[in-house]
Amino acid sequence: MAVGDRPYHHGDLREALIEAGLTLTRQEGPEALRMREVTRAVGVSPNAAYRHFADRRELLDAVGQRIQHLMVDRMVALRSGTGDRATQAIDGLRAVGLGYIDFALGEPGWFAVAFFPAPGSRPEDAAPREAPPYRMLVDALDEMVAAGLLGAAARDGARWACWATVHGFAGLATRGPLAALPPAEVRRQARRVVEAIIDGVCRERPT
Amino acid sequence: MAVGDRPYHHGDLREALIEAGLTLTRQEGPEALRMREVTRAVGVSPNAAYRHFADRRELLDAVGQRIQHLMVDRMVALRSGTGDRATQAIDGLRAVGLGYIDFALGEPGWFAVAFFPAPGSRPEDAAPREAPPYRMLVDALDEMVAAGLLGAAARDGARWACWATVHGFAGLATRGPLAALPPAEVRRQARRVVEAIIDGVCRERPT
DNA sequence: ATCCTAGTGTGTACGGTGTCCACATTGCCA
DNA sequence: TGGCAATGTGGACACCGTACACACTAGGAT
Repeated sequence: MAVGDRPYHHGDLREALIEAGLTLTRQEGPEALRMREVTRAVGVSPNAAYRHFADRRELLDAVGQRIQHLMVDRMVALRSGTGDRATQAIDGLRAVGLGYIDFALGEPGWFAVAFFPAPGSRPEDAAPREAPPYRMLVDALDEMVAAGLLGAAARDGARWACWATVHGFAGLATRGPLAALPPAEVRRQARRVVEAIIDGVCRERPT
Repeated sequence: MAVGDRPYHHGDLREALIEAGLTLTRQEGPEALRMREVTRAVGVSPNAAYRHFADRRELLDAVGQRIQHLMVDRMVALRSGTGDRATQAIDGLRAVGLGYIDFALGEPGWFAVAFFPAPGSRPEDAAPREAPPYRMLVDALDEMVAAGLLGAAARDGARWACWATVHGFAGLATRGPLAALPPAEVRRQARRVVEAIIDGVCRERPT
C-alpha cells in the first residue's frame, strides 16, 4: 500500500493544498501561490492538484475564502458588550472597521489574497456579496438602525460607504503610500478615518 | 543603416515601450504586461527592454505613473468654477472624488496598473506621496480650509479619510462585489459615498 | 472472495515567461 | 578617423501552468 511511508492516496489532499496555500501566501501574497510549489510542499505531483481544483485561480479563491473566515474569527474577538444599546451599536461598528484594518495590517499577504487575488479575476465571484466580513458590517449597521442611530433608508448606502472607506484604508496602508508611515501613526489615522465615516454615515439624509 | 526598413536603433525605445504597455494593459490590467509581448509589439528583441528598465516591475511602474497623469488630466476637465468660494471648494472636492471613481470605472485595467500594480510590489515607491491624483485631493482640501469649511487641524486626517473612501469604492466597484451592480446604480452609490465622507470629514473634531 | 469501475496520483511534454550572458551594431565625440 | 559607450540581438536557463495518457488503489456489485 505504500512504497515510501506515505500511502498512494493522500487522504484529504484538497484540504492539505489549501493549508499549504495559506502558509505560502502569508508572507508574500497571492503571487507566492504557485501550483508546483504548493504540491511540492504537500509532497505530491503537480498535476494531483488538478483533481481538486480546475485552475490555479480556483485554488487561490478557496484560500481566499478560508482567509475571510480567519478574518471574521479575529474580528469577533474584538467585540466588547458593555453599555447601553446605542453605545454597543456604535462600538460594534467601530470594532468591525478597526478589526478589518487591523487584520490587513497584521496579515498583508493574506489580506491581498482575500481581496486582491489576481488582477484578472472575474469580479462577479471574486468577493461575493456574502463575503463573511461584509456580513459582519451589515449586521453592525443593522444594530445601528435598531438603536436609532441610523435611518433605515440610509442603511444601504452606508454599507458601501463604510466598506469602501475601511477597505480603501487597508489598501493604502498595505500596498500604498500609507505603508511608509510608522505603524503607530497608521493606527492613529485608522481610528480617525473610522470615526469620520461613522459620522458621515449617521448624518446622511436620504437622497 | 537598416537591414529591413527600421533602423537598428529605435530612436526612443523607452517611450515606445511605455506606450505599448499602455495599450496592452488597458483591457486586462497589469498581468497583460509581459516583457516578451511588449517588445514584440514594438518590433524589438525581448532583451532590448532591459537597456531601459531593470525589471518588468520597473516598466510597469513607469506605465503606472503615466496612467496617474492621464488620470489627473481627466479629473481637471471636470472642475467647474462657479459660485462663491465655499461652494467652489466643496464642488472641487466632490469633483476630485467622483473623478477618481469615474476614471476607475471607465478604465479598470489602467486603474489597476496605477494602484494595484503587482501584489509583491514594494510599497514605499509603489504610489509615492507625490502621486498626482493625491496632490489634487490635497489641493482641494486646502481650498476647503481656506473657505472655512474644514479645520486646519483636521486636514491631515481628512486627506487619508477622503482618499481611502474614494480609493476603496473604486476598488470594490472594479474588482469587488460592487462590480455586479448596474453601472447607473454604482454611480448613484458613488455620489452618496462621496457625500458621506465629505460630511464626516467636515464634522471631525481634532483628537 | 473476486472483479470492475470510478476516483485519485504520476510522468512526460508543450508552450510561455522573465532574465542572464556574450556578441553585434551603431551614433557620437575626441 | 578611431574608438568608446550606448543600444539592440541571439541563445540559453530555470521556472511556470497545464494537457494527455497512464498507474495505482479503494470500495461496491456480483
